[in-house]
Amino acid sequence: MSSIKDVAEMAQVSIATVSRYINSPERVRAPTAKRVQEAIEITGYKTNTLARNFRMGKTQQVMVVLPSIGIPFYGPIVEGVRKVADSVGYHILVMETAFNSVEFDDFTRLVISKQTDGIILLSTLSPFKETNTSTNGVRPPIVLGLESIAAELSHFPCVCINNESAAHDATQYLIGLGHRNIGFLHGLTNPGTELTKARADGFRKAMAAQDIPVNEDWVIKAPISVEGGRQAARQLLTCDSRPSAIFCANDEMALGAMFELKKAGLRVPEDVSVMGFDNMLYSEISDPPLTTIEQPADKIGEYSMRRLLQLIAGETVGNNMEIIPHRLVERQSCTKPGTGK
Amino acid sequence: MSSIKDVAEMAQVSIATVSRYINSPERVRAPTAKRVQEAIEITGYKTNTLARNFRMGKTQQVMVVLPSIGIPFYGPIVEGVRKVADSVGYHILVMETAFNSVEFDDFTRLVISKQTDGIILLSTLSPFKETNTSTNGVRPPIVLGLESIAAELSHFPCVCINNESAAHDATQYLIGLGHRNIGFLHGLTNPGTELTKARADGFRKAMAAQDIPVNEDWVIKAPISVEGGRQAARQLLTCDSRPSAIFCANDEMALGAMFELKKAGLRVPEDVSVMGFDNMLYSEISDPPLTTIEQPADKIGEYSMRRLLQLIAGETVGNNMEIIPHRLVERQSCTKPGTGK
DNA sequence: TTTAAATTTGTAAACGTTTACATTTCTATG
DNA sequence: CATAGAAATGTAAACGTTTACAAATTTAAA
Repeated sequence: MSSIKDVAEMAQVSIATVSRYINSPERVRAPTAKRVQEAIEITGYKTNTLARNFRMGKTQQVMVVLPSIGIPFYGPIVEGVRKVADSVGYHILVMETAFNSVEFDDFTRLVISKQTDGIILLSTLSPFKETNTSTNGVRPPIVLGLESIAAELSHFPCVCINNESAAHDATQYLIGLGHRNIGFLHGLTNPGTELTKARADGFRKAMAAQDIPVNEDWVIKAPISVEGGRQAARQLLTCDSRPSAIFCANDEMALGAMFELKKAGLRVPEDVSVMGFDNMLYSEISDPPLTTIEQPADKIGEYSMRRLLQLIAGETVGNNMEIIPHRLVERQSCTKPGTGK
Repeated sequence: MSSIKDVAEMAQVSIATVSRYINSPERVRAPTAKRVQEAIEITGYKTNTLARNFRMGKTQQVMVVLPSIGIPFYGPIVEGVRKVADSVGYHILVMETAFNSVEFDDFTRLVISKQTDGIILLSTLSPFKETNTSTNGVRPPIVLGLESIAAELSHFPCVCINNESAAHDATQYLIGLGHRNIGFLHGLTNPGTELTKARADGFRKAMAAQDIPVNEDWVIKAPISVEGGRQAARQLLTCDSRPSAIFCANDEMALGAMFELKKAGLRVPEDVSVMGFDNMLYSEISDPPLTTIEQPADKIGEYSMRRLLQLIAGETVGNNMEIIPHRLVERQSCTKPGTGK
C-alpha cells in the first residue's frame, strides 16, 4: 500500500507538500500540484484514514444508539442524522442495545477510548447515574434524541417533541370524538426512560382535565413493540368491560393491538378506536390506516446531529432542550364511540 | 487524557509492560500486574483505539451497506451480523445508499483508505465493472448478502437463498391453489441487481412449466418498496381484466399493493390473492396476514459476517456461494380463485 | 553455590499523518 | 538590479500504541 512518502518521492517533493496538496491545494503552486497529482494517480495513493484520525485525535464518527435496526420509526431519524453527518465528513456507527439499557459509563468509555467522537442516543440510559467512577468525571458529547425530561436532569442536550403535550393532544382528540372509556397501552421501557412516562402523564392529565376517570384495568403495561401491543390487547380483551378507544404509546403497539383486536372479531374503529404515536411508515397502510401523532423524525435526526457537532467542537450549546412541534394526523382508526352498534 | 505513558510512570514500569498487561496479562508477573492495574485505575486510563488501530493497521470495523435503515427486513440480518461481529470485537458501520447504486471502486477506496476492514453488501453494486482503475486492482473484502448471480460473475463470496427457486415455489403454490391468472409485481432495482431478475425468472419458469401464459399487462415494474407496490397495484387496477393472484417481489410491495387493492374495494384473498417475499415483521400482522417466502435473515447475516472475517484474515474461502434454504410460510392472503364470487 | 535456562521487563523503532517553524524561492517595488 | 516581503516548500517532531530484540531477573538443576 503506497503511503504519502511514496508519493513525495515520486513527485520529488517533501511529504509535507503532499499533505498540503491533499488538505489545502491552494497552498501549493500549480506546477508542484500537477506533479503531486500525477504521483498520486500513478501510485494509487489513498490517504490512510487510520493515520490521519490518529494524528488528529478524532474518529470522524458518531455513534447512533438505538434499540434495534429495522424498526421503521428510526429510519427517518437516522437519515436526518446522516444528512448532516455526510455534509461534514462524518460517518455513522450504529449501536444496537437490543432493548437492553446501557450504562452511562459505557458511553464515556466509548468516547475516551476514541471509538467515537460523540453519541446520539435514541435509546435510553439505564439507572441514570452520572456519577461515573471509572472515567474520572469526563463528560462525553451526547445528545438525546427523543428523550426529554431526563435531559433536564442530566444536562445533556436534547432534541425532541413534547411527549406529554402530544399525548395530551391525542387523548383530547379521542375525548373530543365523544369517548369516555379510553384505554391506554403504556409502553414498557427501561428504567430511566421518561418518554413513556411523559406520554402516560399526558394521557392522565387530559382525562383529568375533563373529569373523566381512568379505568386502571385498561391501562396496560407492555413492551413498546408490536409484540407488546399484541400482548396488551389480549390482556385488555379479558377485562369484563372494554374501552371504546385505546391510546397506544407508539405505532408499533397500536398495530399489534389492532391485529389482536380484529382477530378477536372487533372492528376498528367501529367497535374500538385505536390511536397511535410516532407515525411510522407502516401506519399509513395499515387496515384501517392509523390515526396517530407525528414526530418529525428527520428533523429530530438533523437537529440532534447539529447539536452533537457543536458539542464535539467544544461549543457551549445554549438552550439545552430543543422542542420540535408535533402534529396529529387524522386517519381512519378513530371514530365516534357507538358507531359499531 | 492519560496515556499508556502516564500509567507506566505511575506503576514504575515501561510502557511495553503496560501494553503487555493490557493485551496478554499472563505475560506479566503478579506483583507488576497489580501495580499496573492500580495505576490504570487511578489514572482512569483507557486504551486509545485510534492509536491501536493505526498501529495494527486494522479498523476493527466492517461496513454494512444497505438501501436504508428502518426497513424491517434488514433488521434481523444486521442483528445476525452483529452477533458474530461482537464476538470478535468488531464494530458495525452502517452505510445507507438511499437506493442509489454504489460504484465498486467506492468500496475499494473505503477499504484502501482504511475506513473499514471489509464490507457486507445488502444493496447492489451499480454498473458492475470490476475493472477498477484508480485503485490499482486491489480487491477489497466484500461479501454479498442477499445477492446471488452477480456473485458468480464477480467472484465475491455470497450468502443467500436461491431466489429463483424460491420464486418458483411461490408461483407453484399459487398455481396449486388453482390460479391461472397470476400477476407479478417486478421489483425495480438498480441495474446490476440479479435478485429481482432471479425472482422474475422463477415466476416465469414456474408458469411455463405448467403451460400457463403470462399476461404481460400484469407484470408491472415498480420500485421494490411500499410505495412501489402501491403504484404497481394502481396501475394493475387500470387493466381491462385483472388477475386472481398477484406475486410480489417482496413483502413491502405486497403490503403496499394490498393496501391499494383493498382501497379499491377488492377483498384479499377472496377477490385477489397476494403473495409476498421475505417475511418481514409486519407481514405477520397485516390484514390479512401475508403468505410469503421466508428468508432466514439472521442466518444470512451471521454467515455473511463469518465469511467476511475469513476474507479479512486472508483465508481463501472455499465455495464462493452459500445457499441458505428458504421456506414458504402459509398465512391468509392467498386462497383458491373464485372464492369471492 | 554456581550456572544455564526460562521468564519477565526494558529499549527503541515503527506505523502514516499533520503542522510549527525554518528555509528557500518567487514577486514586486524602489 | 537589489531588496523586502510574500508565498511556497522543507525539516523534523509528535500523536499512542505494539513488538522485535536486548537486557535483566527469576527459577531450577547440578
